[in-house]
Amino acid sequence: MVGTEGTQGARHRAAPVHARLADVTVQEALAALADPVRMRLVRELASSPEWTRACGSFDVPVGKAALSHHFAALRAAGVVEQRDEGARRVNRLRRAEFDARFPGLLELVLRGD
Amino acid sequence: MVGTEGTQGARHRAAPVHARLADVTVQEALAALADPVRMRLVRELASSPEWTRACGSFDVPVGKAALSHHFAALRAAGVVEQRDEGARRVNRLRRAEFDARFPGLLELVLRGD
DNA sequence: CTGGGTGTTCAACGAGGATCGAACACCCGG
DNA sequence: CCGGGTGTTCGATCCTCGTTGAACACCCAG
Repeated sequence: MVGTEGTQGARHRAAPVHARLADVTVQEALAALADPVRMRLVRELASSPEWTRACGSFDVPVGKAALSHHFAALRAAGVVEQRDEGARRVNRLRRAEFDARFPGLLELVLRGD
Repeated sequence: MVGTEGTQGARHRAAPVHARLADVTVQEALAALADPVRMRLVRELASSPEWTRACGSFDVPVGKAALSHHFAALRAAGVVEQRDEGARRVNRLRRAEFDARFPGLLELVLRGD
């Protein structure tokens, strides 16, 4: 566990709460991914190393507020994991876990078309 | 091609138009399936032999009008195929074709949870 | 401590879509 | 020809959800 800690030692902010994959239904998963903005987020996130992309660093045509909502949705569906790193909140795709729960779904989304 | 024709020789009704699977996007597919009613339709349909279930024969808590809309949505997404058989419109799941286009997705929905 | 950057929350708005009832079209059995 | 059964379409309603702007909270660099 040495080397990846960085700046996240003490967290005084509201810690993001994540979903237990087992509690996520297929419907919720599909509904979460069946949105153009969220799909772009997922794809863009997949093409970057983990924990490198802050929420605001995505190329989507919506304001901060909407963006926050979308990330909350993805979090609730168990698609992404978030961690506070200083002032910004960085993301990672829960690839393995999500794929174990919904085999092929993420791959399907990432394949694009 | 002999033996499965049945009653559908001449069709004077409005023939149901089906989607070309290649033109269906992942988003449309997910959006079509991310609905409780439509999901029940698909599951129930999967547990019956092809061409045996008419639209009205499904156990869903909506009226005829809504039902018609839902079937149109599933049709547009390439999930189901419909054929007029006398007065009623019977359905079949496009399992192989849909699975070829979106591998694992249908299986995921049918698995339930 | 102050200021800029980042994200969340809130209230409000608007668009999309799910739903219903009713009207219509069609097919079949009397 | 008529009537019941089956589906589609239309108009209207309702509600969910995506979106915004503003206010707030937090962190870091000066």
